Amino acid sequence: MSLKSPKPTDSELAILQILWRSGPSTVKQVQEDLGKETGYTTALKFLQIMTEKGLVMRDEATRAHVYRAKSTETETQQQLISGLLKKAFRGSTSQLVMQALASKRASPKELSEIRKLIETMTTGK
Amino acid sequence: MSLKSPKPTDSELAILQILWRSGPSTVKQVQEDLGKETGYTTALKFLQIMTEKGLVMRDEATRAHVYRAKSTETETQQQLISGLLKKAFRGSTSQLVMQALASKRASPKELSEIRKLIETMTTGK
DNA sequence: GGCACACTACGAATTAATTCGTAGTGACAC
DNA sequence: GTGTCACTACGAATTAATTCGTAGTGTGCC
Repeated sequence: MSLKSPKPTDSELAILQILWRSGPSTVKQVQEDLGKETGYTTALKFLQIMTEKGLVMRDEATRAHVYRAKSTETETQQQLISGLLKKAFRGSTSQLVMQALASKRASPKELSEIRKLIETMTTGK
Repeated sequence: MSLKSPKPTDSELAILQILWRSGPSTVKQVQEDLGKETGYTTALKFLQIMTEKGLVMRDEATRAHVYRAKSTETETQQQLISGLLKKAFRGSTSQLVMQALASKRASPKELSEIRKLIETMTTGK
C-alpha cells in the first residue's frame, strides 16, 4: 500500500493517466501524449516534481530516464473518491453514488454491473 | 442553473459547506464555525475572494454583510463528480460508483436506497 | 460632539502550481 | 578527438491560494 502520496493536481493526474495507459514512459513519450500545447521542459519539470513528491518513480538506467506511476490507477481513484466523499458529501457514500448516477447517465450495461455489485455486498457478507 | 462558477478549492468548499448547513451567514458566524484555527480576517478574505469568483453572493443591507452560497450543494456536488469522472475515471460512471462503494462501506440502509434508485433508472427510465 | 467597537477593505508575505529558457553532459558518428 | 544532438538539471517568472496585520468607517452610547 502506498502509505503517503500527496493528492495529485489536475495536471499531475493527466500525466498519471498517460503512465497508467501506456506504461513506463520517457519524458518525450509523455510530452507527446500531452499534446503540442505542452513543451518538453514543462513535461520534464512535472515529472521531476512528481518524483520529488513520490507520485512517480524514475529509472535512470538508460540515457532517457523512464518514469512510471508509483500507485496504481485504482489506488489513486480510491484516494480521490475518499477525499471527495469527505470534503463534499459529508461522508455519505449513497449520496455520492446517486449524484454520480445522475451526473452522467450510466448505460444499461453499467447499471447491470453496479446492481450485481450491490447484490454481492448485500447478500454476500 | 449556474452557468459558470469556478471549481472551489478545498478551503472554499469547507466554507460552502457551512453556508449550506447554516444558511446565509455573516463573516463572524462563518469564522466561528471554521474553528479557532482560522482568524477572522482570513475568513473575511476568503468570502471576499469567493464573492469575486461568483461562488457566494453578498447582501450588504445590514452592517454585518450576509453571505450565501450561489449554487446549491447538489449543483456543486454534481460539478465535482462530473469533473472527477472526466479527470480520473475516463468517464466511466460505473467504475466511479464501484470505487465509491468500495471506498467506504455503505450501510445496508444506503445500499437499499441505491438499489431502489437503480431499479427506477432501469425500469422507469 | 466624540469615543469605542464591530466590521470591512486593502495589501503584504508565503507557499505551491505552472511554464519555459538556458546551460550542462555524455554517447556516438566520423 | 571533437562536434552534434538528445536529454537532464536548474532556476526565473507568473499566477493563484492562504494567512493575517493594519487601516478606514459608520453607528450608537454618554
